[in-house]
Amino acid sequence: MMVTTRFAPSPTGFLHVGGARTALYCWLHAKNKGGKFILRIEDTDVERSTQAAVDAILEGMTWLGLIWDEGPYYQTKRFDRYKDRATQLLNSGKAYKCYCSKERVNNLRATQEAAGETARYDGKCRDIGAAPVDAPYVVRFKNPIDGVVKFTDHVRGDIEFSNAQLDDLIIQRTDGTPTYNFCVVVDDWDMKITDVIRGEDHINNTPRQINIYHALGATVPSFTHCAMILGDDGAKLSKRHGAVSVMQYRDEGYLPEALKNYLVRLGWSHGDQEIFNEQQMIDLFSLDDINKAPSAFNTDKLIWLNQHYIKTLDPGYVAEHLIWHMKEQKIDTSTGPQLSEVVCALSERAKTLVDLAASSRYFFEEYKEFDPAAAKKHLRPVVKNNLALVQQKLSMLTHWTDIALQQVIQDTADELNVGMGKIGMPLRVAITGAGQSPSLEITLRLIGKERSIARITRALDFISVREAAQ
RNA sequence: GUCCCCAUCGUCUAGAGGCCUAGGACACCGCCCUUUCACGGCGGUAACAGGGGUUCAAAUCCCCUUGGGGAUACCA
Repeated sequence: MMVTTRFAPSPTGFLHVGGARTALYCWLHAKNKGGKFILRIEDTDVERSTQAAVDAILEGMTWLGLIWDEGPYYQTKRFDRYKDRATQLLNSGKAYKCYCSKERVNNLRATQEAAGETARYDGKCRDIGAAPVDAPYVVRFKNPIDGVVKFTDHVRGDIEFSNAQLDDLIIQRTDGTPTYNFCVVVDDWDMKITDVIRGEDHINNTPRQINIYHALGATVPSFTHCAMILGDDGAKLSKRHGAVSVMQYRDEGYLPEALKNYLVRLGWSHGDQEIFNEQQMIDLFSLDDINKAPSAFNTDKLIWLNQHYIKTLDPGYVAEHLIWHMKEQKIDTSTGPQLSEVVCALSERAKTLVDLAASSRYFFEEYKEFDPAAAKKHLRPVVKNNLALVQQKLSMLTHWTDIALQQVIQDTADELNVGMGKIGMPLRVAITGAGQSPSLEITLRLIGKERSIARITRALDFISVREAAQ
């Protein structure tokens, strides 16, 4: 049988890292087994579901490269199907109409909780048989009264629930719409899901669902429950703990490869290996290696991975992602060097694409002013002649290449009989406006001859003004 | 309250009874490299929650305690 997994988010918000990791595991397991990955939108709660959330989820998954083989299916488009199945259970006596009012049920729960008992429906309508014809009702599933439900969780092993702990859950509301636990079973059966991989918060739903599978005569899939992801501080991940939406990571300058690699290692491991490209992830992934304990999200490690990918991925590819940030930072890239060249020059000193874009500014436009500290330290009257000489040599250079440029700088230092510090740093500040940049020859090459010469003139003028002021 | 799950360095983790004086990675701290900033290299600090068992031998198996988390909806 073909392994089939599904990611089934409810569209009530953006795709957060917890959901993204679950989706990633579902996707990896399907790919690893040569199976199929389905996307299903669980929007039966019409009140809370929004189209904006659906779009956000699709956008997040697409950005991460978690492409579904089938779907997205929408539960709201399958209401007839659920109704048929509910009717089937009703007719076979495995479900019943319940006429109890919300008030009665709420009061019942309050009383039970006050008495320290497990809150559960008392089964008043379970066996009343004929009932008022026109009165409003919900459909309840007739859960077995005694015995236990056992299942083997792929990461946790055997788990057992007592049926006495479970009550007759509502599978169809008063307005005729179906509820979550019922839809999941009907869908997973219809869609031939073989492996249910989802969050730990669903462990408690599993025995209820298994009972429904049995009542329906459906095949029960295998279950894998992944632990929660905690925030940086070990507390539950929430909007209070910084970036939780997948798209926010894009906004902050992370590459999808980095987030994916980070997420796959958060709760799963393959020995000591830290770096996984997509193919390795697929080949090596196994449900058996998923951890049981919850794990805390660590941004420092994500940053490390991000830098790793900025450094090692094809510069042209990184540049494609960088363009988006250049636009965000309103840097016009049409008049400067190739973006992939900029990536080559700066990749080792950028942790995020936001950093990279910001620090590439001087390749495309004039710096606003000299960095005060750098100017004070390096643009002093004593270096004026040095700068003037290097400018003169540069202006005579016909081949604007790394080797030639490096030679010019070296020659200038030799000729003046000074150390690199007396010539390199002033030149750096002159052409970039600040004290840090890639190596000089690369920086000069990318800025270009004309711009470089002009900027040295600007620095020379700056020194003159400063000199005059003293 | 009741039910369910979980527990190795600050964090992610390796570890399936002897290979553990507990390994790797991030972060942190040194040193080296270096015309800047980085990259890189080398080294260091740092953990089996506690208590009982089982066993010749336990981070690994069992029980209890403690501490986290989840579920207890006409939400998903």
